[in-house]
Amino acid sequence: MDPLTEAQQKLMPEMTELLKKRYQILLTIQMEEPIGRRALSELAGSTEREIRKETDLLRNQQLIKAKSSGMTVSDEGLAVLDALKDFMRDVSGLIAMEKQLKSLLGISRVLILPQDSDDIPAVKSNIGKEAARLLESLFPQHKKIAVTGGSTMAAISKELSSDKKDNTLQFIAARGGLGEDVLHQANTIASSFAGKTGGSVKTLYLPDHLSAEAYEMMMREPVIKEMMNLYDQTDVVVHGIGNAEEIALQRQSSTEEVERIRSGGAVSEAFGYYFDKEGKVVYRIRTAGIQLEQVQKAPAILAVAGGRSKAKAILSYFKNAAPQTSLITDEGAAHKILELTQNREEI
Amino acid sequence: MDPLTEAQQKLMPEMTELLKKRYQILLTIQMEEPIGRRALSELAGSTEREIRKETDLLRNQQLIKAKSSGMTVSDEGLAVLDALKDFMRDVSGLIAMEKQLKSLLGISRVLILPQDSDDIPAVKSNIGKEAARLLESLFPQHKKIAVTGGSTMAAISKELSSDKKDNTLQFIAARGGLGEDVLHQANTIASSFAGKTGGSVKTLYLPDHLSAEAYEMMMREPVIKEMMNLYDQTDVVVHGIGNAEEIALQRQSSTEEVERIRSGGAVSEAFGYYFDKEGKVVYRIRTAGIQLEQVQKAPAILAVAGGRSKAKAILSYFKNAAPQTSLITDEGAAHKILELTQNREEI
DNA sequence: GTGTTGTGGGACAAAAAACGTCCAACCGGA
DNA sequence: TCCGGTTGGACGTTTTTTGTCCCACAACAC
Repeated sequence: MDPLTEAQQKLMPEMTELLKKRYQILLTIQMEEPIGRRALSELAGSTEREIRKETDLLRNQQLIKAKSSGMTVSDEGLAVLDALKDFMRDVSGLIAMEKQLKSLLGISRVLILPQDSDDIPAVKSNIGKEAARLLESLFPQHKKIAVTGGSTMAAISKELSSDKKDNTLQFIAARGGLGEDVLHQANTIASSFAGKTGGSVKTLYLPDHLSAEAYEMMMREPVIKEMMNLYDQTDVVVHGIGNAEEIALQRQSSTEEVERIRSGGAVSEAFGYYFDKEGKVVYRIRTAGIQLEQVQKAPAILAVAGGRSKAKAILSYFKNAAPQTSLITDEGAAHKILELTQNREEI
Repeated sequence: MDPLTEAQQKLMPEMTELLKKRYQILLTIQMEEPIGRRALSELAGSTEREIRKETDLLRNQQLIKAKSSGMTVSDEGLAVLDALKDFMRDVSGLIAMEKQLKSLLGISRVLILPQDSDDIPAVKSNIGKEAARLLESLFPQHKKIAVTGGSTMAAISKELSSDKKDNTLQFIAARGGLGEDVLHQANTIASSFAGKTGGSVKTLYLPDHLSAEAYEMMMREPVIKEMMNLYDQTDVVVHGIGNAEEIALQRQSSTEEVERIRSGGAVSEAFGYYFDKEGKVVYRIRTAGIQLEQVQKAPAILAVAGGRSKAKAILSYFKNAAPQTSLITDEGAAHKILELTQNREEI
């Protein structure tokens, strides 16, 4: 860290917290504008008075405007947000944590965003935004992108810029899967990605849970075969990471399945695979979808998951993840991951 | 100013004041250590409680140590002071003021130090220190240095480093002058300079106020002639700037002289010359000493004066000062100077 | 030796600031 | 037109800060 900044912090230890708080508030306003005090205090997890005090200050500094419909970030506020973006990551120790996580998880790129999406839902949007930026930076070289479902993936699609269209992009739903909420299933997300970027989309409508016979039969269908072929040529895989149990419940898995997941000690889930705490596959959903091997040979992989509640799952998944995987997460998750591994080392 | 710093200030407007306050306290402790709360509150012009609150914080930050003899700056504190030195000048707007003063006074170098030596006596030491650093940087090229008297000059001599000796340096008392306090007269100061730096010294013991006849006679003395010769070869002149009236009173000038100084509208005094507000010489002490012309043809000139009470005098002196003059002053004086000239422009 | 002076730290009532919590007035969209 | 959201004002209560003592102690001059 900059020695000047370090000296500043020595002289003003309260600076860091204060800066983080105000930056977070300003950021949340930007993400949710126009927004009022009460809604804001919900999102930021502070009391209304606290929010009021800070927003009064921000307004005096002309960083936000207060209309009757809510508060809005001014141009100056946007400039401040942008100017402080990297600095805030540094001052919060995020850059240091990124380094630690990189070596711990054995991957080349980790991006940690401020705060904890468990506490502040808006952080998810922020994660989504940065994941979107990262993904967009891959577009020039990588055209075939496989995407999975989940609310995290939905957040990314929301933040994809629709400025420059590229009709050579091809988005592939990584799984069939009608089990979950239609808004968050892979097909919907893939369509949304395509819509935002001007690319094309390949969807796959198939139930998640098939019987062995039905599965075998389906795999012989030309449509499905074509998809499996596409998975082989995938340039980028973008996926979330879930907590095994939560996902299983969401999917209304059969009791038999839940039992296998539980007894296998499954911790995390990603693109239909369940992993135990050592990163071994203990179960996979029997459906048409991208295979683990196909994921691992993809040139680029973006794993996106935030919130301290996902720390164990992330840790589990990365036990055996491909080294070319990039992790985009948040402070809460990162902190918890390091906490967990430190304790393990001490014992 | 750094755009990052600007953004920080936007988000934390209280930062600047707080930083300045704590930095100042830390600086004062360093200058006066070991020092107690009560003495410190006197120097810093704050209440004891205020000082206590801040020193408690500084102690928690391990920037100072509290012994029973008083508070002391720790090594870490020294590092912080050093790291923040330039930053504080920038954040306090001193760098901007330096630029303004440079163009206003028509000189190439202005150095402004924090705070006001009228309020905080310790600031004088700080001015002295920086003037000493500046002077030392001239030593390699400039060997013949003429110095005047005064408390400001005494402050410089205190801060001269005695690390590397240079016996080719030659210090010349710029004036005879037994009129003032022996500790602050040019001869003493010159000796002190020489002692600190390892150089030699040329002193000149002569009363300040001579009759016309005695003056003429003295000027024909070989010792005096030699001095006048030396003045011609001076490489650097270091001098203070005083308020005309104060100096006149200190010197116990005759009523006739005081009258001439008053009626001439003298505002400032430097090396025995009195200047009016337009920078014209209205009177000079009849004694052996460096001539104005000799000063002005010197390759380097350091004018050192601080405190808002000296603003008018500084302004007066610089109306006709040589462009190669460097001014070392403090925030209080600089602020007042700009205030005075702004008002004048508005009218 | 011994008294004096300055030190940091503890304590506590008073003053001030921050806080939680209402409410009125207002605007915009259904 | 009404409803749900907004801001800004207000105010009693709580928490923090502030001013001001005192005390035990160490250093220092004598």
